[in-house]
Amino acid sequence: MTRSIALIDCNNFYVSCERVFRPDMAGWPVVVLSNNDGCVISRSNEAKALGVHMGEPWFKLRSFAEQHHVEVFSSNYALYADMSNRVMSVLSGFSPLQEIYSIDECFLDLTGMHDIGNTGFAIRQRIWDWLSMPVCVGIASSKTLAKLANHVAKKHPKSRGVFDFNALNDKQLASVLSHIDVREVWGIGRNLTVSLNGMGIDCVQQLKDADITMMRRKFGVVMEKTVRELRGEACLDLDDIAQPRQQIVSSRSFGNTVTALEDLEDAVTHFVSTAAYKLREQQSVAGMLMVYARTDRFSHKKQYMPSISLPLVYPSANTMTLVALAKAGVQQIYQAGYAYKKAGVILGDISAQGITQKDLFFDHTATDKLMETLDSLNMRYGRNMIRVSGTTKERKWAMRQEHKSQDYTTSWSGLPECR
DNA sequence: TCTCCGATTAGAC
DNA sequence: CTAACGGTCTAATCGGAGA
Repeated sequence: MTRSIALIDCNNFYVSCERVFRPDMAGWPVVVLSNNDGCVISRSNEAKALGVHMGEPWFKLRSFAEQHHVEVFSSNYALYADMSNRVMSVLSGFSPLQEIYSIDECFLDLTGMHDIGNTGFAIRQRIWDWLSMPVCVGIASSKTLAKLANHVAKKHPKSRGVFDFNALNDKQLASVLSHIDVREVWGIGRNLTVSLNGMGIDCVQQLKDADITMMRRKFGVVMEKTVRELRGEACLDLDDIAQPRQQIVSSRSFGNTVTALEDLEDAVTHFVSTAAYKLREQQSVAGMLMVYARTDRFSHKKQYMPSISLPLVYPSANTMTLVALAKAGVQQIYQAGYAYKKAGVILGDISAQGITQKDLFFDHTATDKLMETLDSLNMRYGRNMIRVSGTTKERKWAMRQEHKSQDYTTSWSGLPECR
């Protein structure tokens, strides 16, 4: 039986999240900015039509945006994560096999269900009715094709938001794939597009028809799988069990550069706290901590981007242990006289909590209990209610966020009536 | 010469 | 007035160090 894999993708997700609570902005150009109000990371269709590009720096766009009455929001990740959970939860009602691929999209295995075309429309309708979130649905026999089907659903109004490749005959499918640029294929990025174009491969159908042995030799396993998937041969399984992350990163560009060691220490303390919390959430411990800092990469001044890797004798998820280590690291890499624009920490060598080798003298009970208590207090009374103390009173490094919306769904004070 | 491992590259969103 | 350009994650590959 041909597999029917659906890829459900929210339309302009961050913008749509903001609009759920600002229905007055329907039909208006709206953009959401990255952290630090740096650049555009989500655009409404109206903003796209005005020629606002993905990744465009806000400072370059600002006056144009004001002139054309583009509404702008800073990123509100608490809101987007919460909306994502709701969307995923509703979608899980349509199939027992769901892979949450990213914050705004998931795969559902619909194989064997009857009237799959109508299921696509039902999914779209329910997410709209229950959550006011617009989504598009692509259906096909492999994940890579499902992604392309979704692309078609997004681009062509005639599809009314749902497109099923399995409902086409060979000739129709070939015609559709001949009209899609090869760069739209999942896994074909900027560089591969240039290489493929150089070989005369411009549309998806040409990639599908390419010689597998040659493609494998030239580009490797991933490309081979991509070509096979385009032919309808499912090489990528639906991963319905979320794997623990192998690496956890917490980093930020600063709203303003900092020069003092204590400001860097303060920032790093904050980053370690965030990363260690995520580590405990997935019940892991880290065996390696890397700390880095860097000057402004867009400035013409002399660049400095030190980093240091610090192994942990006993892998840990204890915020205080990790903060102490990270601070020692910052002190080692810090050089006076530079204006630091960004810093971050990376937790690596991650393993499952409770399986690592410890020796006779290692006593973990006291501190781990403390972390549990800290996490449950913060869960109950709000993130950062209890935290490891920083080194400075004032966060000189805090990011810019001049257009942030309320925490509509995650905080009582964010409800419009309570303002 | 081989293997391991950290660094780099490429891609996704 | 000026300066202002994101964050997390994975897999594959490269290249140097040490066995």
